Amino acid sequence: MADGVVERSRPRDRILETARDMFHKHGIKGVGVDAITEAAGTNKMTLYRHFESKDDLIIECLRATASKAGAMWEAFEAEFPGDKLAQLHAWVRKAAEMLKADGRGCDMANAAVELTEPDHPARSVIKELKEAQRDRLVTLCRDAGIGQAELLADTLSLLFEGARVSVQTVGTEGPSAQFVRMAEGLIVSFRGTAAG
Amino acid sequence: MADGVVERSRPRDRILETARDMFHKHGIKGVGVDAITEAAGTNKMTLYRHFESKDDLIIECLRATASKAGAMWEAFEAEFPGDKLAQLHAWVRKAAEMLKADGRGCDMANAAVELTEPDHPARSVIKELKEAQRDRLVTLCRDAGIGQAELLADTLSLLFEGARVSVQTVGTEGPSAQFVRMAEGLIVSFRGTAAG
DNA sequence: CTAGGGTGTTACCGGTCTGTAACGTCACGA
DNA sequence: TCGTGACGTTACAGACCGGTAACACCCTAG
Repeated sequence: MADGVVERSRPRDRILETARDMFHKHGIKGVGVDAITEAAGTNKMTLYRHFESKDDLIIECLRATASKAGAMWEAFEAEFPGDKLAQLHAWVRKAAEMLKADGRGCDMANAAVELTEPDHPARSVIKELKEAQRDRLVTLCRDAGIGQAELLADTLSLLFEGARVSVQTVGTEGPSAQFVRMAEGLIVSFRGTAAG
Repeated sequence: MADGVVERSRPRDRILETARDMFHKHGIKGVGVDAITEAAGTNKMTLYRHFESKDDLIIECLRATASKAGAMWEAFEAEFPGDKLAQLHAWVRKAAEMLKADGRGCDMANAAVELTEPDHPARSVIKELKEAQRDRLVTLCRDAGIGQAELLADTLSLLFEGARVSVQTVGTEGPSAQFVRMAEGLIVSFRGTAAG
């Protein structure tokens, strides 16, 4: 698994990818820098030559995660060019897929749970990235011709966020199993009352 | 704050309440047993005379939290005896109140995020307690005469869970601000299609 | 008065954590 | 060939962690 990352690439990239994977699986406070560097096939000194601190590494990991999520949106546009409603349904399918594929939630949400200090440097980054994702979903709903685009986007956001937490507490057979039905029902309902 | 707990009561109770408060605010891995006992006005040895380990203390805290949540349901029944629909609306109001009052999420969900080891003793307790809460909401919806009671209960659960996460990432002014409108709209919608 | 249980105090163990210092090694480019 | 910079290795500092041992204390029940 991490071996794929360990193969020849630059140490900084290996550290970043390995840290992302390990933070995701074991939590931020559950992973030490020694474990990260060892899994990345390097050592602690090299890590601290590329990152100011563990907090800095955490922030870079979150930015990388957000960047990958951004690529997902571009894939939707590439698959259904101009068809915003189809892209919205693609988002629902992708979300459901993530729920089943991986028993851990959103890296940013998980980080917010773990990093409780109000002035932790990662908190502002998390807020910024989460707000950008929300804006993107709102825009998609609006461009799909849905009347109360903000309300639908926020509802879908909370549903997905809740589902990602739910799989961590009761597993994939719990309430999150109904996510697609809930989301599709909401979209139908909002389209019905649309004033596009 | 903790001083209220520190006043004369039995050490075990003070430790439990203080630990609950500190775990809630700072996370489980963000609080050491020394800090807990000091805030509780006692010492580490007394803690380990009453609890086998920190993990055991965590589990007892989660059970205490679930117990308090259970008392909330009884308060609904006391306030609106027999009127299940009114109790459902009371649940929505209470949920919204919790969202605004406290920027941290559900203790059980947060614990599930932090305790990533699949066989951690707290994980089965979290699952058990979360499933019990879900059953309660399903029963309430069904007794309120709603047709697809499970689906509404699961949707409301995910919405609330998501909102509690959202306040931790983007604050109370984000998507969670619309929680009441979402929940009330869902109840109306499900009552419309009811086949009670 | 006395015995005992609950509690407080101090010191400690072994481990882990983030972060740094000092030094060695190796490849590559001028 | 030389030197420069990236990387690896070892050792360590200083703090914190969960958990335990040994002992002193005090209140209360008998």
